Amino acid sequence: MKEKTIDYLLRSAWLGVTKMYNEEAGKKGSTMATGFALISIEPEGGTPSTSLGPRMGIEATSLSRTLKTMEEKGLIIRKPNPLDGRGVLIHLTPFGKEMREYSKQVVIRFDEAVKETVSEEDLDTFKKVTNSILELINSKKIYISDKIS
Amino acid sequence: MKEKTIDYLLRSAWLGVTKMYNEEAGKKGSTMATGFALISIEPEGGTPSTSLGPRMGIEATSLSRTLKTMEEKGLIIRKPNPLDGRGVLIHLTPFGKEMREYSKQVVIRFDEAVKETVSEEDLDTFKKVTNSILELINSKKIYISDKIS
DNA sequence: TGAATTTACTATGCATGCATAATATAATTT
DNA sequence: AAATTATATTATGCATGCATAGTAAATTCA
Repeated sequence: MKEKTIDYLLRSAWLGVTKMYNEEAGKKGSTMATGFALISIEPEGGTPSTSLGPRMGIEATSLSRTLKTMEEKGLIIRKPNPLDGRGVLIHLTPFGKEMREYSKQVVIRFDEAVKETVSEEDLDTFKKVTNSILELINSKKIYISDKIS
Repeated sequence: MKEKTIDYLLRSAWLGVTKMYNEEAGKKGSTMATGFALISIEPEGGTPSTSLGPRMGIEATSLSRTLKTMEEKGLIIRKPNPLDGRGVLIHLTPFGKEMREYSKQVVIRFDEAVKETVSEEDLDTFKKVTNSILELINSKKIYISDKIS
């Protein structure tokens, strides 16, 4: 059996987490992306949309669609930002706050479950490697197709 | 600064790889998923569709759509499987074979780039941890919401 | 053997990422 | 101040995963 490539491992693990998170969120009529957003929104006071994208690691355009869905589902309310006519402030509704707690627990439980399975040392190494991969990609030092005929 | 959760690290790394792969594939008018499929298809002889899904780690239904696109782009031809009236055999066209080589190189270059960045030992640990995560998820031992009120 | 079940797809709809384009407002430059 | 540029957001379309439903063929069972 051929050795699995790094991309394959990352992808499998992430697809697995995705499936699991969506299942858990689905039990409460929510979704994974909504859960991530909920967690990133401050429970009290309006959270500027601008800070959310970077915090979640997604593009503003991806976030925008998620927020729209969330507002339609009654989880948040988008209010104009009085300090910047272009921006919006995200406020959690009571329902949003409730779902935020649930989403947080799902993430925490998963994190704990992994920590019970792997040693702290191995986990640190795992974090180090994923960060290296990210840096590698962001550094744009991989000019892959330039090296290919 | 709060520590990043495991899911966040996995997600960021995978999203990064996705972006990079799609860029590389895009240079040749292809896409990441198409590249993965090309790599999994045997270059000579028909590959039964049944073996592709598991090899790629995706559901048959996801694969089906990708294969349809690939056929439309002239990368493959789907022929009925003479041994099983339900199944299909995937054949690469000459163009498909050419693109398969390119896709393989992209994956190999990335793999090599990571290996140049992290030690063999750390990489082994990384693989061990991702595999543990996969097992954890598949074992269904995380009854997350059962533990939440 | 005929009926019931399983398997291999395909079609479709939703979720969620990105990219591009459009719009409105802010900030900067001249 | 007017013109230019940058930023914040939305709308849309594509890519790619899953789930569900439907169809045809194979397999199993009674």
